[in-house]
Amino acid sequence: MRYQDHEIDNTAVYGLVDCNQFYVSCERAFAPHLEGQPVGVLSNNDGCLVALSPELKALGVPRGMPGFKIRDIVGNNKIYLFSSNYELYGDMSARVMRIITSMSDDIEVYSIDEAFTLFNNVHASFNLLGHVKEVREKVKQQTGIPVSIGLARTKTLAKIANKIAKKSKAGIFDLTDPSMIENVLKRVDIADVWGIGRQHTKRLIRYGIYTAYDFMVAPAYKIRKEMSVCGERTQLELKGVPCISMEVAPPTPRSIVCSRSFGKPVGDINEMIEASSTFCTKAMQNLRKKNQVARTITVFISTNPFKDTKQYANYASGSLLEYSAYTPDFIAIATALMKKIFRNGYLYKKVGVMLTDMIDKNRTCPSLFDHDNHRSVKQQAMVAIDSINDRFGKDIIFFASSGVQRSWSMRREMVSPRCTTRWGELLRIVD
DNA sequence: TCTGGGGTCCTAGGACCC
DNA sequence: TCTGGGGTCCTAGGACCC
Repeated sequence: MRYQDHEIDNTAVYGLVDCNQFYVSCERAFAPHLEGQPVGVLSNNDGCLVALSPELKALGVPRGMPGFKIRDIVGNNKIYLFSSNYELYGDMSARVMRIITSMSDDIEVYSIDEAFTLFNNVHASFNLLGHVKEVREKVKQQTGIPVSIGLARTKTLAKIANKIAKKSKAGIFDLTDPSMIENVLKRVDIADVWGIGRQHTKRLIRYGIYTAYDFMVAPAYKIRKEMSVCGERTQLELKGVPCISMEVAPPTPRSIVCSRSFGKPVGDINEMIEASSTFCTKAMQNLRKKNQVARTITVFISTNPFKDTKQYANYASGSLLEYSAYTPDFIAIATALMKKIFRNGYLYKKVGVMLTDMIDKNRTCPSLFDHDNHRSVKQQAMVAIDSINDRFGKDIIFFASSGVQRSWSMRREMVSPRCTTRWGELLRIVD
């Protein structure tokens, strides 16, 4: 076993900093009257509930519930619902991450609302608990976002510590002391362990494994057989052996997806082409931002599976001969692919595109058969369009194939102002 | 009326090669 | 009678995460 070759560093401590009900907290940061009130944030298209305040939870509303069913549950109780406002949440996230970065040795931004941190050389003389308390206070003071922090010797244990922190008044829980682990894990459901999803939970319960502790002491070969190396790693992590290291630099992405559900059912091929063209444009902007080029695009479409109507779903892929980051190259393929998989007589709910076969833009080498004489002009055109859109707002310049009306666009009927990123939507103190 | 979106990794199995 | 063995690459499907 390789892990035994390494000396475990007993002075390294992992932290998991997680924003409490992040989207709700972002809404509250600019609307203090929402404090103490039942608040919820809906997913794209005002689809289902993705973030809810404890007050809303207390009314019996579960996470993931479709927006239109919430009324049935809450009755006449006054609640505040918001469409998701990713521009606001993304910017708030960046502010939180900057503060955490400035106060730890290493940080891995794990998602929009959580980050792993690494504290090296933690000796008895250093008051780590006091330090993370400061982190927590500084984030709250400078952004208005409350965070919980879990500390432990591995990332998986830090996740567990964080869950406990979230329920505590202090918002911090320290699980670095090995003698505490056994007792703590006995009180953690197996389903709540990072890396154990719904499917594995069902199987493990059949084997009589109900808690994180049961899992930790189960025979390793059995875990390996049932769950492959991933399960084995999780087990070791629970035992305090770090197997999952920090990813400090974000890895270059292997694929980029852009897809949306429509605000209304769509049966017309021209609207479908508009949508694939729109999502293709977004995906390509993202690709260029990451300094990547791609060769392959996949288009996928589907009807509404929740409806009792004729169902159809399909996808198709196509590739360029050369790597490219030039949007029109891909819109042309996407349009051809859409024509190929589109079937008349269905009402579609969703379209998406996925870019794959990606590499760093500096690593391309021209092919013998590359007859594209306009390569540099195309590149300059993209740079120009991107900078204009960055400066004056997304979509100032767009491709005609993406349509103008876009009557299929997603619903966002309860969206708050993007007060940290748009001059026109600054917070108003007095109306 | 109305049910999200964006990713990663692992494994098994088939095709193909020598 | 008797039909190898091992490597690589690709894809699809299934699991997980937020």
